[in-house]
Parts: sequence; C-alpha cells; structure tokens
Amino acid sequence: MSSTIKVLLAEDQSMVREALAALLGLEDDIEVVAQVARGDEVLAAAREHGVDVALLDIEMPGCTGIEAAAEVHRELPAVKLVVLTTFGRPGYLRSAMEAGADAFLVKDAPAAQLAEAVRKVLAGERVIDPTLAAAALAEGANPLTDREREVLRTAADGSTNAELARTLHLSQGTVRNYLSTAIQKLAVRNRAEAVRTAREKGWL
Amino acid sequence: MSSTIKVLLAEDQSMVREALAALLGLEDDIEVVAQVARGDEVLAAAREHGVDVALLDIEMPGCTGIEAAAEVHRELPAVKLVVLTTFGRPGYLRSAMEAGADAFLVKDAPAAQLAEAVRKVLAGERVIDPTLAAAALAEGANPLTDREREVLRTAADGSTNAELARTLHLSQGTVRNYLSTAIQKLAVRNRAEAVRTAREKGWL
DNA sequence: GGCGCCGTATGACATCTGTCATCCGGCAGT
DNA sequence: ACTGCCGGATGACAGATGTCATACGGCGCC
Repeated sequence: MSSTIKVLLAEDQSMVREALAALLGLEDDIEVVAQVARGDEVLAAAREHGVDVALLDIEMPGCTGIEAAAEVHRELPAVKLVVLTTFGRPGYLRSAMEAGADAFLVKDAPAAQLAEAVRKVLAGERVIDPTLAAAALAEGANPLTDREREVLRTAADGSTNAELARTLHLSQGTVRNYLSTAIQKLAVRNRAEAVRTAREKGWL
Repeated sequence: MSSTIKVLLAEDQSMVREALAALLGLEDDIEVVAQVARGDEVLAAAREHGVDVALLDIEMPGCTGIEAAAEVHRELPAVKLVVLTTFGRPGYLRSAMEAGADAFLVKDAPAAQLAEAVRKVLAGERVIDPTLAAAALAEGANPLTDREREVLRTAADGSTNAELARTLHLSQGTVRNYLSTAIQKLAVRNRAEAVRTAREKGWL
C-alpha cells in the first residue's frame, strides 16, 4: 500500500495520550492525525480527518470509548475500531464487541501489540486477548436488569436508600428490592460488595 | 554538561510505560536506562543502573511509588524523584513530598512537562502543580488515626463488621466505634461514603 | 502528677438495610 | 388466552449498622 495509516487517538490523560502518539510515531507506516481527550469528540474528529483506525480508551469524560465506538461504527462503518483499556474486565470486552470494536487491548499488554493491532484490524483481522475472551464467555452475560444496574450505579457512591429513592424517583421499598435482587444475582452479601463485583465484571 | 540524564521508569502498565519511554526517548539529553513494573523492584534497579532520576507511578503492585520513593530517598539520596500519578489527590501529594519526592506530576498534564520536570529536578528545582499544592494545604492533614484508617481500608471491599472484627482481631463493637469516629471526622453518613471521601483525599 | 489522646471494649438504643410475600399493570412469546 | 418477566409498590420482620455513654490501661507532655 502507498500512504500511511491514519490513526485517531482518544484518551483523556494527555501525558498518556501523547506518549502513545510518540510510540505510534516511531512506526513508519502509521501516522496519528488526530487526538481527542473526550469520548464525545471522537466522531467529529474521525469524520473530519478521514481516519482509518480509531484508538479509543474506555474511561473518558463526555462518553465512554465504547459508546464512542458504537457511534463511529454506525456513522462511519469503514473506520476500524481499537478499544484500549486499563481494566481487563470481561464485561467491557463483551460491550466493546457488541459496539463493533475490531480489537480489544489492555494497557498492560506489551507496547508492540498496539501498532500490530492497528495493522491487523486494517487487514480485516480481529485482535482479542484469548484469555480475556475465554473469561468473557465463561462468565456469561450481565444478569442485571436495566433498573437494577442503574440503582446499583447510583448507589455506588454511598448514597442511602432515601437519597436513591429521591434521585431515581422510586419508592424506598423499590430501591431496596432492586438492590436485594442485584445482591442475590451477584451472590454477594450487601450493596457494597455488589457494587464491587459488578464493577469488576464490567457490568456497571 | 556532557553525558545524558539516566532515567528509571516505574509503571505497571507496560503499554503506558513503554509509551512514556518512547516519549522520553525523543529527548536528546534523556535516556531511559531501566524500566520496572513493580514498586518493590525500584530500589535494586536504581542502584544497579546508577540512575539520575527515578520516575515513579503511584499505583503499582509490590509497593506504591510513594513507598518506593521513600526507600530510594533513604538509600540513594542523590537520586532525584519524580512521582507520576493518575489521580491528583492532595493527600498523595502530601505523602509524596514527605517521602522525599522532588516533583509531583499528574498524568493529565501535558506530556512536555515530563521531560521538563526531569531536567528541573536534576537542576535542584521542585516541580509541583500550584493548584494541587494549594488544595493539599487547604485540606489539612489526614485526621484519621492509624487504626481508623486501617479499619476503613479493610472495610472498603464491603466486608461486614463481623468479618472486619475477625480479620483485624478486634471486637465488633470496637470496629463500629472506629468506623463511627471515621464517619464523623469525614463528615459523611455511612462507611461507604467514608471510604469514598477518604480515597478521594488520598487518606486511605 | 494531671491532662489528653489513642487503642480497646461493653451495652443500649435508634435507624438503616436486606429479605420475603404479595400485589398491580404492561408487554412479549407461544 | 395464558405464562412469564419487568418495572413498580407495600408491609412486616430480622439482622446489620451507626451513635452514645462509659470504662480502662498506656503513652506523651507540661
């Protein structure tokens, strides 16, 4: 092929983002043509710069890299999507794949895999850590209903039932019911553990 | 000056670590001579490679970058210490300074500040974000006693009072007393919020 | 020596949380 | 039309959690 691969880099921590750009800049066939720090700037930047590959961190302000991936996949289906994350949570992998991601990398994988993944997705390959894929399959799908997840997410900061009821426009009893079923589904013993394990699995 | 600045890079996520190495590698006067992924490997590597500056992430397995900084400061006082962290928690800044750090950088600062900080600490300067310094001073010192902190830390994963009592070899009542005083000192309304705010301030 | 703080403990009390049974309306399958 | 699931709600109950008063030994400070 003639020209270089045009890459968009989305990552909120500028030091990490620019460092990754420096890393990719060492490759002859790759060029970082756009950098954004927020999830909700990804689509516009991808469109504007006509990128070949978007490299998306999950944890970002605005919207998550997974939501951004879904947007780009819908609007610019030709753009290949590499999701990059700190946390190798099986639930993340699952959501990323459902959002149309072509590759899923964790940040503690060797740096060489980054450029490699970029080239592979452009060649039509999918890049997924096999161990993580196995874990995602083994753990099954998210058992929580939308409301349960929402209540759990809202409860994560330590809010009391009364506050949850108020913010979610529910009765206190209903809040307790949702938390109770969530606790049972996750096989834990209180809301704090429920938040913890739901987070770990990427179900929040 | 004649030779290059020898830098040790300690960061657990290899992709980020190698990316930072690539970034520093672009500077003519800086050379990354050692990379480690664990806090407890920092001292040995620093000694072995005779580094000028150690660049330490806080969140690492083995021991934290702050603990590693304290070790290096004690054993190799000539080595300059740059602490790098994802979270700009005032309490972290305070602990880092007490551990003998010369610079404190957050990862969402511009990448250019990294090389700059390396050069400055070598010149005897201290590099601290003024906003963060102000926050650290404004918030005052950690009001929690050792035991309160320990109980809170242990309670962070959602353990019940009975479990806390067992793991910490305390009576359940004592556990509740500690949590109660911690909750009051942090001006919150339950243990979950206490854990949250203590974490945010870097007091855990 | 007295004062204050820390670590530890107990008991009593009020409130919060988690569980369970039960109910209703809506909506998707079969 | 029947069944099952989801969102939503109530009431009752048991157990967990948070508060408070009180106590004791140890340690540091003045």
